[in-house]
Amino acid sequence: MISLAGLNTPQQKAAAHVDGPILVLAGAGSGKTRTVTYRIANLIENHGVKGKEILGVTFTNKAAQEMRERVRTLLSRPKSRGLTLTTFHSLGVRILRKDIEAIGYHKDFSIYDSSDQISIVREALKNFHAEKSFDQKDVLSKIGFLKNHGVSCDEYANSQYFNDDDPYSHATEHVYRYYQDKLKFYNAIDFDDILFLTVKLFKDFPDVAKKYSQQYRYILIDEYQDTNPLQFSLIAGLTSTHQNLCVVGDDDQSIYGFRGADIRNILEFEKHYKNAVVVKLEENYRSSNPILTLANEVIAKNKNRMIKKLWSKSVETELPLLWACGHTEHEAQVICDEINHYQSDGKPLSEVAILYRSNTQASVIESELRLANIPYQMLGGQKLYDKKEIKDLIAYLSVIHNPHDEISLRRILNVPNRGIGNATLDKFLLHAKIQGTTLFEALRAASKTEPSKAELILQFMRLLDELKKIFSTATLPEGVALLLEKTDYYNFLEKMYDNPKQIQRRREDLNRFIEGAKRFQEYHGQYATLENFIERMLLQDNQDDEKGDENDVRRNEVTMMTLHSAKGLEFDVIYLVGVEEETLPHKKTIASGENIEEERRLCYVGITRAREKLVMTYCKQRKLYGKDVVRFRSRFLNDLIEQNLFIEQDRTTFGHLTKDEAKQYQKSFFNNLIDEIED
DNA sequence: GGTTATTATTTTTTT
DNA sequence: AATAATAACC
Repeated sequence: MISLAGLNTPQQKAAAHVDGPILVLAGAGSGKTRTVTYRIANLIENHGVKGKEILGVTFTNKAAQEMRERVRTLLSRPKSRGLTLTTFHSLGVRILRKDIEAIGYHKDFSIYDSSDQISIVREALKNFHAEKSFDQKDVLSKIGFLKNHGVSCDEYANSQYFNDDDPYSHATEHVYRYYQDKLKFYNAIDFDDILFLTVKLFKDFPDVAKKYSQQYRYILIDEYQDTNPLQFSLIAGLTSTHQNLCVVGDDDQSIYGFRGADIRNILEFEKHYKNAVVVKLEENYRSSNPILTLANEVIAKNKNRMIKKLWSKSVETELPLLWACGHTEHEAQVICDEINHYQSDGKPLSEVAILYRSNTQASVIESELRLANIPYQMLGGQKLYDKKEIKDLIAYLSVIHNPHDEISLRRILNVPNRGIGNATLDKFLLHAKIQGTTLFEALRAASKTEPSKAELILQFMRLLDELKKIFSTATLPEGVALLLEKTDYYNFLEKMYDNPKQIQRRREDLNRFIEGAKRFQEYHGQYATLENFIERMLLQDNQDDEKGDENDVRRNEVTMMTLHSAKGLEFDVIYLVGVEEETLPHKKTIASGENIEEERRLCYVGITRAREKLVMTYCKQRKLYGKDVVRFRSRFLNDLIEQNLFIEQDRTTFGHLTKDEAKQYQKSFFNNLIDEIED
């Protein structure tokens, strides 16, 4: 038996709930994950539900992993076995790998990331003849928006989103169709398709939806405030045979508007699922009182929200700090100094996190941490697979797995350089078009169509054949190593870059990739297929990575990540950096004049990650596009400056010290200087 | 036809 | 600062 006695009253109500829909409105730090994991344990231990009948869906793999670990501390391993705790996208891929053939795709589809997407859009825009030129990214994000709202390219022209007077609408219409046709021809799908096609599958074949709905009798959706219309439809399909749906969320933490998240999903839950039970968790167990007060006041300025106020029994401690720093390096140095002190007090770095609005802020801090010898881990950011050499490698793997993947094939055709340039490529693209075949097949037929280039091409084709053979017998890491050898990739690196440091860095990246393949192999054994590996890579699912340390202890490292990836996590000490205008709120948001509230929620999310200590920083000067720009404190804090909810210290003038301390500091500084000169 | 140099342009957030 | 588009050069 699992006892729910350790939970507070509303938590107990939520955890004890078994059948029918339930909405849990869980404020930041209100013990959401605890409640949810107890509910899962309760279903299994006390109500005879089997693990495999439970599906828990989260937004990030980090959250899924966290939940998995927490459930494991409550349940014995055999009992928790079979539980499905995963992200929307992983779930979608899993379903599509099984059933996508019903809607006319092959099972071995490739998944395209944003750079693959851009190349198709670029191509589509080239053959869309208009006087005006269109921004690739704008068009691509429009297509993403449409997909996330469930609008197919056929439906677009007649949808509410199409504006006949807007040239962008016409461009988008053309590109959307071209893009979708190409993807299908390449046997590829993009991230949004993962959900879009799953929903299409469910709509066109209700029996398939029924199958999954019956399999997953109890469904849990985390961060429900961030679901978009597509995810809503997906959930509708999964609950087509029952209403055992538990959604958990907090409207104040809705931060995925750019991905089509629709706050109405949570606000109107009771309308969509009749007789839903609603539970509110408002007691905060996480943050010290001053931090919580600041958070409450920051978010109170938003107009669009369900009014609630988090409260806590925790004691008064020191006020949050706001540091005004000189420039970005200074900001990083000051933080590193402080972390060093913290560490020499014998405290664990695993309880320290540095949060920022955008990944571009990370690199300065990262190099400063490295200089200061402070161990750290960075979540998200420039991912390994985003680097050029890794993309090349993955492109090889992808072509080996799915030869129709033209984007990848084109990427590697002349990498390393083998004398097959753009002009040759264009010729073969034309042949392919005339013959109605794929580029791959057109290349195969090179001796008939382009005898002058045939030898080069066929040599390349033989290489691919050989690699395919290798991967069918060798293990994944062996295969990758052989791939690098056979393509002579290391020599290519030497030739490409003259900076030896850069060559070294790229070599290390490749080694890291091989290491990753090894871990993947060890963790998944016979299931460590090429397909699964590439998929994991793209979906950022690193569960095998983290598996390294057997005990549940977090490594003694500072964690760096964006505010978006920090949602759902908590730390003793939080450094929230760049709390300045045009960073938080972001410049783009200010310019658009919309969604400032979402930026404020982001700020709120950041503040509420902290348990004991919160330090916010901003720079008076920041380097942008190589130039120094003057910056100012964020409006989110300006609004509250009179209320004394935090202490501002100017770190450029020793403002964090008292007058006496400052004098002392200056004295010792000069003494040191004199010593140095005398030496 | 293929490779390299120059210049333009850009940086939100995630799967 | 880094990348993509364009121009100039083998």
